Amino acid sequence: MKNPTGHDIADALGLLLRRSTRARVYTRLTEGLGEAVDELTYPVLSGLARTGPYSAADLGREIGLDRTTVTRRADRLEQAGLLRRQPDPADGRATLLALTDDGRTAVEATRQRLATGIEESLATWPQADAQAFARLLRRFVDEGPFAAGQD
Amino acid sequence: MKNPTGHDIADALGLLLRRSTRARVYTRLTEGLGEAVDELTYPVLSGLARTGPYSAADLGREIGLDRTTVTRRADRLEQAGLLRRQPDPADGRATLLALTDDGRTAVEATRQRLATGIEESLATWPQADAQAFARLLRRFVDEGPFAAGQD
DNA sequence: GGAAAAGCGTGCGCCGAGCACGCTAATCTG
DNA sequence: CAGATTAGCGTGCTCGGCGCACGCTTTTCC
Repeated sequence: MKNPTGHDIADALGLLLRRSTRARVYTRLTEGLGEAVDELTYPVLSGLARTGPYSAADLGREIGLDRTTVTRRADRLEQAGLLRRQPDPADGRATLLALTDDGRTAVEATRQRLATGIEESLATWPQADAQAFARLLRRFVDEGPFAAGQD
Repeated sequence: MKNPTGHDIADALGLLLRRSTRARVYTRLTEGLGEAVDELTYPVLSGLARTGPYSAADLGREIGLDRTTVTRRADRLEQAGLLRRQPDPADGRATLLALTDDGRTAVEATRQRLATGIEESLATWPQADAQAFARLLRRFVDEGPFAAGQD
């Protein structure tokens, strides 16, 4: 074959994009954070960590979900104490969703777990390979065919 | 920070794992293949392409879905002519799901689209970088924290 | 040869998602 | 500045996918 590189990468990416892969990773990363945090609610937490206090409608646009879906996921997170609703001081109609300290901790723990898992699997790699991989993956994701994301 | 590599990779992978990324990729790759092929039914097609003719129960185990879910997705694909049911000659109870020629074509087209998209985005890369990326990504996926997949 | 097990499709209940509604508050307009 | 329009919110409702449980047929086991 003339250029097998594309197919090689496609195979690997195909695996990463699988539903079961996603489910497995989410399950592992959110384990023990309370049953309110799962594959469905985590994107709301994570989104808020990126944006800061945000309205349900804006957050929905940000992460590619319907406004009402965000509202209901936020309900669960609020009840679990990971998220707080507060009136927008600048707009009497709006309600801002904001992470609590527990919420921030949960997001941070999840991210740390992922990073740790990656580092562990890279531990046996030559350092040059690991650094090259990080650099190339970053570039690929930024400019590649999947760029510009939500959720 | 001592070892930022893990976090760098984590950020990039986080993006790839997002629901919206997955949805966008699937939509683009299965566009025009008929409305029977979507994010839900494609894994069945793709799984069958890997396994060859297979029972619903076995395929379900393979791709991490309930047997009945496979059956119903197969119904749609069968109606669209991408899949065929045939009695298992070795077992009178079993029904084998098998791709038709159209089904094989659809899977092949999808894979080709993904590979092409990747190659296009790599076109501007130094060839050595592209090859290194393919090699490192493959290794990472095989031995990394996400290894062993279904779906 | 009879009982247990394995395969299949389908009815049923559950849950998540989006639409539509009613309400309140802000913004626009004449 | 008052009325109308727009924007934001939560919730009732419907639709669709999923898994469990059932009934049936065929195979396997003792």
